[in-house]
Amino acid sequence: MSNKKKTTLKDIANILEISTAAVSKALQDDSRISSKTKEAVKKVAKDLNYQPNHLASALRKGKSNLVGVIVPRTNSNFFSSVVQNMEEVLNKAGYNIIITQSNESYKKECDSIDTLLFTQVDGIIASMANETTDLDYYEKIKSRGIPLILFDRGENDLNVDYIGIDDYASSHMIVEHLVEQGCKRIAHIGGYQRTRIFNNRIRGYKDAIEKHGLPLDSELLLESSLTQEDGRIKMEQLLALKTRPDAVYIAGDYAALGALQVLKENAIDVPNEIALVGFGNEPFTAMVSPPITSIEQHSAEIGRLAAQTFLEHVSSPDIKQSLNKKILDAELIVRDSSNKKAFLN
Amino acid sequence: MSNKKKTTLKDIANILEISTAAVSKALQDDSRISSKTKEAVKKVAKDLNYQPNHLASALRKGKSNLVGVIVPRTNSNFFSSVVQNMEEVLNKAGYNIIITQSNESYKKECDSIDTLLFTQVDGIIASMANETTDLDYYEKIKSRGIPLILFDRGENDLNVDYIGIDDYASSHMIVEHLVEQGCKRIAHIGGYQRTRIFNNRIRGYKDAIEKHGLPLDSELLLESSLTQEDGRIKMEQLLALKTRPDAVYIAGDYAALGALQVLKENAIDVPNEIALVGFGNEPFTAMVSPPITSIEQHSAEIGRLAAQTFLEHVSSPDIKQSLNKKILDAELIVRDSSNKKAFLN
DNA sequence: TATATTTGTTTAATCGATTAAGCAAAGATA
DNA sequence: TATCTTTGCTTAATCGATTAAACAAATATA
Repeated sequence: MSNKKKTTLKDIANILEISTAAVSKALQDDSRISSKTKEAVKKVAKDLNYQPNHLASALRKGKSNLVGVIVPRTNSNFFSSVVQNMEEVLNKAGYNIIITQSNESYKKECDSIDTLLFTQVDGIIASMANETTDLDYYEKIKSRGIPLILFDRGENDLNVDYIGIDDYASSHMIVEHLVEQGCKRIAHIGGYQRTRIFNNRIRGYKDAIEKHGLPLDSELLLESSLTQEDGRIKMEQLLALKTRPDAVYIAGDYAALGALQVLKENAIDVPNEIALVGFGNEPFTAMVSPPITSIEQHSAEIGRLAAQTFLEHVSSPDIKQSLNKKILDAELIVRDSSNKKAFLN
Repeated sequence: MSNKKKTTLKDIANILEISTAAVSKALQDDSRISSKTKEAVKKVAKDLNYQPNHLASALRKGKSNLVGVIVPRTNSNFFSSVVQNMEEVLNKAGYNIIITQSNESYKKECDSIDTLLFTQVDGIIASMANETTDLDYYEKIKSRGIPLILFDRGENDLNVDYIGIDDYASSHMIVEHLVEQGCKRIAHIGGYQRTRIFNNRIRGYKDAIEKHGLPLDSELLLESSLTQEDGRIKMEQLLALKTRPDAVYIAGDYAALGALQVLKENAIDVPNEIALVGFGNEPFTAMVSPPITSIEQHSAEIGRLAAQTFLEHVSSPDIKQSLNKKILDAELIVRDSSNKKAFLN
């Protein structure tokens, strides 16, 4: 039953006995086409349910109106929210997006880049996988001359636009908050040092600790993949120390969750015995007990800004790929896992 | 610095002073091209970093090798896992996927369908938005003659391939489990009746309740959007009843979470006073306290099967869009929220 | 030797939309 | 009336890859 063959400009042209050029222009409301013809064309187009062939027009125009998005994973609220807001802005500007996930794998990320370039996207907005250290594939995007915008997980060396929060300052906020709570031995389970954002958090942690004259003990600073499981492992390590910390700041919410589970299993009073702070403000931080203090990264804003940055690039193609950083302020959401005062009242 | 203009077949042809046709065939290992020419072509292609223009080849071949995927949202573990496994299977078969999210909105879903058709995808794999009742847009996909496969949220009337779990039987498993726990007044916060899967869960609930000779009280059966917030609201309604239920089965984990929060706020003993069961086995069900009993839907398997079903369609185009249902068995994951026995020991 | 087959390649059409250039007819200007 | 503009459309080239058809040269077959 299905009308297999799609309607093309030619079909419309044949019916009206005019050229395909006229039809094309009529549909684009070209000023050189009479309104009579335009109406006729539009009517027939509607009747035949004409849908332009995107491949043909993209090929001809050298522009696909597609933007590729690479995220480490979609099942995190942060990335999902970034993407959603990005999409909203881009849709309004006539762009559609293609989402791909790297699953934190370097290989998968390279494949994603290939797929997107292959699909002839007009630009790529990406957040890098944890594993990624080799930037060749990103250089490939740059060398193709299409806009590349990074967010959250970026990389200075690439020298491209970047949107993210101030990780260094966020660490300061967290340490300051914990100090206010009376904590004196603050541990940090950080991400990979090689990743820019995690490195900034580590630097922020160290500087803030020193600033407050607290001990900067190397056994209190651990490097982690920040998965839930690794959060468990690293927390167990901290509990095994001769002198346990009285606060733990963890650079990711999932790892913080694993850590919290270990604390509960060990019947440790959170926050009074050990206070806990995560990072990312994933919804579950508010759901577990005790709810976990965390950092809100303004995902919606990051998504919108990334999209706008892309649009700026395409609207003025002369702008070179330049290091144009947009750094947002983060927000500390204090919850019971670090709020000793709430328990004193 | 960037080498703006991409290498085309023509560039290679010019260098080797052969026709583009020869180049094209050489790259495809056509048997009629001498191995000498093939080698030369491949060498030059590599040197010039040739990347075929997908738009051109898709236009010519009438096949984009792209599969569109529509999910209500990506930030649920279920959908994210489905998509990931789907992608794996499709990638191996030379297909790439384009993910779009409907955010449970009918309008957004229609836009997604338009985007995907516009991008000339070779097929669409979708799970319908909660809001969707009008099937016109899905009929549009069918009428275009491209394969459509639904999973999880499907619709009988569309008469297309469907992959999902046995919702009716799942409800039976849940009710049976609660009866075993000694529950006698089991409530159900279900999804929208109009949605096939939720309707099946409701039917399963009713039938199982009757089978065990329990009261099928209308005030114990509520219809919900199954958001976390609505879970709270509906649980409050149940608590306000003259005779409270001693078990609540909720057709979605997010709503179950909201309900659990209300129960905890009201200092109700879960599971002894009221037992709780969710649906979907989202990771947080294991994380909260008490952990929530839930149904595992085998997302990985669903993803793989959906992909395979698509591949079957394209490999034998004569197969009409037919009602080919693949129903998987679900699995009940019993956790503390409904496990009274664990507390007796 | 004459004919058939295989091999290796080129020519040219094609996918569908876009657009520069061309051109005829109508209208405006002098 | 003669010339210039504007209007409204057509022609034809183009984007880049693919492929049917054609063809020459080499090889096989009779």
